[in-house]
Amino acid sequence: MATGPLLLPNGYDGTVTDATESATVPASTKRGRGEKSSATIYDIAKLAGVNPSTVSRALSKPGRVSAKTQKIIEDAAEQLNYQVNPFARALPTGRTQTIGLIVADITNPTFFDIIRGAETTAAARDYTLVLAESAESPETEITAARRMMGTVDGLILASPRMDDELIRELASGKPVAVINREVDGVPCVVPDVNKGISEAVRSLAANGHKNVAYVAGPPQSWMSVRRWEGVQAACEWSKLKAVRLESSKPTVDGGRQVARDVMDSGATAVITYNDLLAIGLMQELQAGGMRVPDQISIVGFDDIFGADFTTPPLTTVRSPLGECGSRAALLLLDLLLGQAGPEGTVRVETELVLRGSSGRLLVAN
Amino acid sequence: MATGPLLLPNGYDGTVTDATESATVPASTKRGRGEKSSATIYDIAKLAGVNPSTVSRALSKPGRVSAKTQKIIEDAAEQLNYQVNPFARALPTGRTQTIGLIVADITNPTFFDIIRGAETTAAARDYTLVLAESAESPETEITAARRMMGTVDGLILASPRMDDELIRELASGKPVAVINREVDGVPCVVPDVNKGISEAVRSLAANGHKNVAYVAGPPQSWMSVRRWEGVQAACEWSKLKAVRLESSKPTVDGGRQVARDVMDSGATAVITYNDLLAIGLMQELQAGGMRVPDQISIVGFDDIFGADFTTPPLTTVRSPLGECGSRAALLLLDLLLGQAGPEGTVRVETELVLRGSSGRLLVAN
DNA sequence: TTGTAAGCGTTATCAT
DNA sequence: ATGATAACGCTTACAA
Repeated sequence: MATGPLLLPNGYDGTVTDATESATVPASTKRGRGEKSSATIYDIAKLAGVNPSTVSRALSKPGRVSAKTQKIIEDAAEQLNYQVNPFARALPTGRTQTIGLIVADITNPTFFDIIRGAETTAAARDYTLVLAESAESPETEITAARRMMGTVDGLILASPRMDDELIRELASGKPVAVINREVDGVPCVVPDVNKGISEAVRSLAANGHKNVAYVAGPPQSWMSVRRWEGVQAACEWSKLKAVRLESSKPTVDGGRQVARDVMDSGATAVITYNDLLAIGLMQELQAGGMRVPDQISIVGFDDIFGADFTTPPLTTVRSPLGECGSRAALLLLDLLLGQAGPEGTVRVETELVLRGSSGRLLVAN
Repeated sequence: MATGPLLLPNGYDGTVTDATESATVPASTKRGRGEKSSATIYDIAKLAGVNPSTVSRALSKPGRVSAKTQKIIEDAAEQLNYQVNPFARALPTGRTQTIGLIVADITNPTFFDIIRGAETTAAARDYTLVLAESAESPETEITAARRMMGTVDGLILASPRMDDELIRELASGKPVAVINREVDGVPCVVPDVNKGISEAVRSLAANGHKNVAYVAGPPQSWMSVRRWEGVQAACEWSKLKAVRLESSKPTVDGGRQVARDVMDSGATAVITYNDLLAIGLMQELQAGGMRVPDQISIVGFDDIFGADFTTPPLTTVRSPLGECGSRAALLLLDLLLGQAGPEGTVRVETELVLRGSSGRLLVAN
């Protein structure tokens, strides 16, 4: 997907429908008086006839103030439509009630499940999610991580591309959780590929396949290596031959581009690093006249949204991505609340989702 | 200028270029536990032999100090591995270098594109994206919006469910941009449905359809109303009958549930509020033995990821969602930088994407 | 239980 | 050009 169209230069070619001249000034830059800007604890204190510090206590740590004044203060706050200023609060405390999430590629639907899981869980605990992407680039990732570390209470790295050492350094400053990769000394959430892969390979073997190709993901991807190892092991166990093919990028387009290599490999079954590759590959193979799964079986990874819309629907090893995001957020939140959970790696199960893109070979090879 | 490098928390620098590790340790404050705190402008001031305010000037508005002291200060900052404290900076200025985005439903792929567009554009301008969802609930949306208003420089509301008045109220505090809805006095980015819809309806009419059903979205959805109006107008123009059907929710599942009503309506062509509904509807109709498009044509809205994976691939009126997100972010950013763009609505074009789910009726009704 | 006051790190408004 | 100093809104010992 081209990012070009997204980076629009400063030009509005849209139709302006507002007939009235712009009257009201947003008053965005000025602060202080004049503006009906948010009330402070001082305003509340005045209205409630108490000291600002009492207001602070009542609003931040309930219980440290008498029930009576508590109510008075809360009413006053309500009346003034009070909103805490998170920055003023963060200055003394260092806490911001936000957690950061950095994903490798916003373009990739895989990460949307993760984002969703993390956001939902964070919101449920009254935390806000801050999002950034690394565009599959270690440098961009590091930059984003550093910028975020200043503003968030904790950070989730989904499929990080940076060095282990760098991750540990980040983790030494603030709580960090990693998804889709295992880093020593850092809490991680990792789908355990073995179950899903062995199910997939067993299924392929049972359908008479002998030669399996694995289409790899980005070189920096820890998960891609793990999956390849899993495929190798499972193929060995099932007495199948496995070859590894490179892809240019882990996208639908990358899948299309690798179709030729797949054909040349002589494999009758392909397992791809992710569903996007699988979908692109299938499209290209079908466009070239191949019948799936009669002539070639295709198995993806992740079970992203839309994987079951393809023709035939995609067989895939499902990773519970939403759960990963949620678990990582939970890990972080527990860490933040001092309830240090288990330091080790959280493993979530994978499973084969058997659909139409894999099956018995109908044509002799 | 990138603020990234300045935001490095202490000891986070992975690419250490400084050989002298033992360099002066910044005056560590007694805050909390023995956490290694960051250097402040006071530390730099002391090291550079200047006043803290001079340091602030040098680091925030280059050009207000002499070139000589500028260099001295920058060197000292470098040596101390200084990073600005965003909270401290935000307190007097109110600026946070972040923009907020609230979407109606994180689960809905429609918003993925919007999120992507907004994040990409924001990141390109060195802004960070803060994300929240309203879960289609006006109340949740307002809560999230209020919470966010405190922490962000500007807010994007994608398909907001709250009242116009509330939106204007929010907009009176800080820059707000709205996507998929038109609110008087607030900058909006709205796909202009007319072109796409008239193309769609003309196509249906050309294929012999007489009765069209529109499956509506959530009642609060401004866009749903707009689309229905568009469908009505276009049908009238083409001399087709149009009926409106309710859906329980704008999801794949909601689409399945509305299948019966669609059948009962006697329509031979259906236009749904969004692609999700269309996909669910198509699945359910096909499961019930209907052939698409031979017996019934289906047209969706948005052209979300995966819309072309279905069997047959989905005909849909494409909204440039990514562009919407990007434009909204741009609008906000321009507003923030004082380059107030046009106050009115930015309209982006829609177009019919003709695929296999719509076509000529093969069975007499 | 509540009031007092000292920060938190920066920016902004004065002087100088 | 640079130096003091007062905000910014909130938390938190420390008193009362």
